[in-house]
Amino acid sequence: MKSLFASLKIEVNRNLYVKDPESSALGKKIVEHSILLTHDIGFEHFTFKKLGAKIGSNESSIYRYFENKHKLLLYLTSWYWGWKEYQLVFATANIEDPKKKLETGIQVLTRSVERDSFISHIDEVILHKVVINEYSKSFLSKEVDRENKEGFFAVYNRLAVRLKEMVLAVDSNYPFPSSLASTVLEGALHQHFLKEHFSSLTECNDKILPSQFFIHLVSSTLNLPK
Amino acid sequence: MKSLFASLKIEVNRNLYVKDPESSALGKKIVEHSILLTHDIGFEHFTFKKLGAKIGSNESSIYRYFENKHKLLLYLTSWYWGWKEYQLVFATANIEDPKKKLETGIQVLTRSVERDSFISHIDEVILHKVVINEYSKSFLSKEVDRENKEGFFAVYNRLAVRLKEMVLAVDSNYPFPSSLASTVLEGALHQHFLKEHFSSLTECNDKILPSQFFIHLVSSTLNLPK
DNA sequence: GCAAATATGATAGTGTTACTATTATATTTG
DNA sequence: CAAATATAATAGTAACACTATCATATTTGC
Repeated sequence: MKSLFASLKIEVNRNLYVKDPESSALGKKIVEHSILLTHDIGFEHFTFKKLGAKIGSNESSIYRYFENKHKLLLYLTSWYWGWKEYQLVFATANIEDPKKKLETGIQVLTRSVERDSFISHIDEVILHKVVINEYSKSFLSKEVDRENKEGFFAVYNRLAVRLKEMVLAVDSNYPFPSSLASTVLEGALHQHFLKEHFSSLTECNDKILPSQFFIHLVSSTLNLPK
Repeated sequence: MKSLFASLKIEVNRNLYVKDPESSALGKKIVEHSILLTHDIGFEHFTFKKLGAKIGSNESSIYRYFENKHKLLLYLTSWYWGWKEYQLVFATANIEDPKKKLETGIQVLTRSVERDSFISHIDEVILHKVVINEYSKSFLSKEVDRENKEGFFAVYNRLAVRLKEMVLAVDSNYPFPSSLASTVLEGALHQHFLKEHFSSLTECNDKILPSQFFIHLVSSTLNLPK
């Protein structure tokens, strides 16, 4: 796995950063440790000053890569969804049967990141946890429409459309393909959150995975072709 | 409707406030206008100082009712879910048929608040919009486990259990009743958000309601009894 | 009706956050 | 090796999230 992805660069909207963090050692360190620090203390308590201290750098240097921590969060989550999109396309590429393809897609998009897949400097296991806890905050804001117009959520939108297409390939008459796709994407993050913090509100745990719930849910709601 | 609810007091965890805002005119004004101001500028931009200016009062006076704006948000959302719970119990009280009961329950919990139902000082239409945009922020924090232990999410938890019970009443063998209930509750807020800001990710709009999607989803995933 | 208690308002102050600007010092590159 | 570029250090500002204190209303109990 590692070697396959090793040379892959996930594309992120250029307006999310001032200077491409992939272009320097400091940039990579910023990205790497912003994930770890956010995971440690939460996005609310995360500041550029603390991050600077963590990586032995200065606040002002971080501002040369990212305008503010909101943009940094958008960068991290875009990267995550871009990575997921890559996994999705890769995992479903050669599957003919629409139902098998959809199931595989849901599996990829709802599973927890277990393997230490670690592309270069980014720890995807931790990033997944950060996305579970923080992704909603990136769009639940008054600036969402402007930012969406600027393409800051383009990767996520595209991913949702891909999943929707897989749904339609199984049942072209299903009346809510987009809603079902967005429910699976967002719902998966939510179920992962619940299993950590509100275990009474979900059956999901280490044995019963969110993927099982969502595959069951989607399969039963679609009319399967003969 | 109004007269029915007029004397109802929604119970909210006492540790969410320093002084009960229902106990004074100022307290009610704080609650009333915190909803309106949060709706106007978003929770991130909301401050006690701005709220004070809005209601012709002082920042320091607001602190005598709420420790901080996070607790105020928890208060508002607890109130909202308490109000929803009341509606749920009321609307499903005399329904015998489990399927009908479940459908009605989902309807109540996923519909948008349209009527100007206005209990005393609280505008529920606006509060619903606030909950759609801000509820996730109340639990996506590092303090969630401690706060959950303190019972700050008790109303929501109870509501999810009620919905789960309705699911089990229809199909006692369904393997994911809690996950389904939490998916409906959280998913409904999400679909309402999407229809305002990411219309391409949902079929829901003014004609096709989130309720229709979720009733269809739940009905098809459960094995209905003969 | 008045004193005491309580609620509210006004002001000031503290430490932190979220930056911006400037200057100095490394490091890289042509 | 000089010039360009990147990073670090420092300082400064306005807003935020409070806390504390004191003054002034308003309510209440006798």
